[in-house]
Parts: sequence; C-alpha cells; structure tokens
Amino acid sequence: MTPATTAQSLLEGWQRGNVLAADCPSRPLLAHVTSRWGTLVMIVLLTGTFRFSDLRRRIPGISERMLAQTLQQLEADGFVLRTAFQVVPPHVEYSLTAPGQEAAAHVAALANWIEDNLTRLKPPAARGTDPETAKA
Amino acid sequence: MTPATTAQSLLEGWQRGNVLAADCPSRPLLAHVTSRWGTLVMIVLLTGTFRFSDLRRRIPGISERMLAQTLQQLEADGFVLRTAFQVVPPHVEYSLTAPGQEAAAHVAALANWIEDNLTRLKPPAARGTDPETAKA
DNA sequence: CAGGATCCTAAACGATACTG
DNA sequence: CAGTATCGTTTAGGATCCTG
Repeated sequence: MTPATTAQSLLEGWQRGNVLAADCPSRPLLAHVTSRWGTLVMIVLLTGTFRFSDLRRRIPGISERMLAQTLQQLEADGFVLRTAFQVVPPHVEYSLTAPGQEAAAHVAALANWIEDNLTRLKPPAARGTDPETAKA
Repeated sequence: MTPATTAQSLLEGWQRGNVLAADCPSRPLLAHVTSRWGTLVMIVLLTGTFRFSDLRRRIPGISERMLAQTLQQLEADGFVLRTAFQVVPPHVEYSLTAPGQEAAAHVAALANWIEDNLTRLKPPAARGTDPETAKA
C-alpha cells in the first residue's frame, strides 16, 4: 500500500472505462453478476419478485448457502432489493432494483444469445468430449 | 451412459431455452465467456487480432497458464479463431470468429453498462468496504 | 515466441446442523 | 421461513521451469 492513497492517485492507476485494469471498481460488480449463481439469480428475478424458498426451487442445484451469499452480494451491489416483513414466521421478498433490471437484461441477453446460437458454435460431438466433461 | 442416448432422450432432460437447468449445454459456454479472464479476453479480442504475448500485455495480471487455458476453452467453444503460422520462432494469432464477435459484443455491453452505472449502484463508501475487499 | 507440465495456494462451492 | 455456522471437498487460479 502506497503512502498517498488519494482519489487522485487512485485514478492514475486505471483509465476510466477500462475494465481491464485489475483495480477497476467495476470488476467485483461484473464478477458478482457473472458468477455461476449470480447470473441465474438475476435471470430469475427478471421475471418477478420471489421469496427465498421460491428462488431455491427455481434455481435447481443451488444450495442455501450459495443463494444467501449471492443475494447478499447482489443486494450490496445495488442490483437486488431485499424486503423483509416483520412477521413470524419470517417473510422476505427479493426483487431487482431499477439498475438491477437493466443489468439483468444484459445478462439475460447474453444467456439467450448463447442458447440460440449453440449450433453455430462447436458441433454437439465436440461439446460432448470437451476437457471439462471428459476429465474423469 | 444410458443405453438409449438419443437426441430425443437428451432433449427430455432440459427444456429448450432454460439456462437454469444444471445440465443445459449452454451452461459451460456461458461459464467460459463469463469467467474471470474469459470476459477480458473477449473484450480485448473485440478490438482486433493479437498474438499471445500481445494479449498478455493487454490483460494486466493474467498468467501464462490462464491465458493459454482461457484461449483453448474459447477456441473449443467456437468463440476464438487460432491461426498458427508455421515459422520459427512460433507466430500465433488470435481473433474472434463471427459468432464470437456477437457474443463478445454482449459481454462488452454488460461490462460497459456496469462502468457507466457505477454511481447509480452502491455509493463509493459501500464499495470500499464490501466483504470481498475487507475480508482480510 | 507460444505454450506444456508440474506443484501449490486460495477461493468457491456443497452438505449438514442449528437458530430467531 | 430465512437464514447462519461449521466443516470438508472441489475447482480456479498462480508461480515456476521446461521445450519445440
């Protein structure tokens, strides 16, 4: 850590509009939104407001821990709005903020593009034997 | 491996257009393109054709291994075109395929959106003390 | 120059048990 | 119901050395 960590010096390290810089503030945000579960949570929330359990059911394979963690990140980032009703048993609803909806739209656009263009990419045969799957 | 692995039976496991299914074929593709370095490689390649060393220099912080691995994945997926000239010393050029450019455009759009909307998301104070950074 | 091989650390992830 | 705490496993990622 350098002695003079002023706003000025911080700005010197990365050019504005450069996601490539390792210390670009947008990197963690991008990471959260493009993370394994972050992507799916954003896509699901794009379709409505849901409770914790609803989200778990709609995202097959996600664990409680990962869902909670992902939601907290996205909330801290300002993508997700968490609304807790003070009742017992607890009732919490999750939805997208206004910026969250815009970001989610981009994420969904990418996901949809990939689905729609699967055949233009590598042929099914190649996809079946890629290193990821065949590593066993 | 089930006895009848027909196209039909494969289609039964996941509904078309559902990235949420754990076994959706688009998931690995999405994962590669949204991976830490995959994103950056795609964005850089969107601006032109580059050699291995060029890419390393343009993506600060990436290691040889990760660059090689990322490029191989993206090539296997059909996003990246690898052109090797048979000369010594070796000369290899990387560029985006046609579908790769479309995919990269989506990735870049998301990254740019985040940069442009940083201030609409959490205030700088919150970003400075998020769990990721302050975990030490 | 463009990687492959190897070894290692850190982080992500998952399962389970428990609590207000 | 909506999480937290803890633990163990798996994977991503990094450093280094080596080769065609």
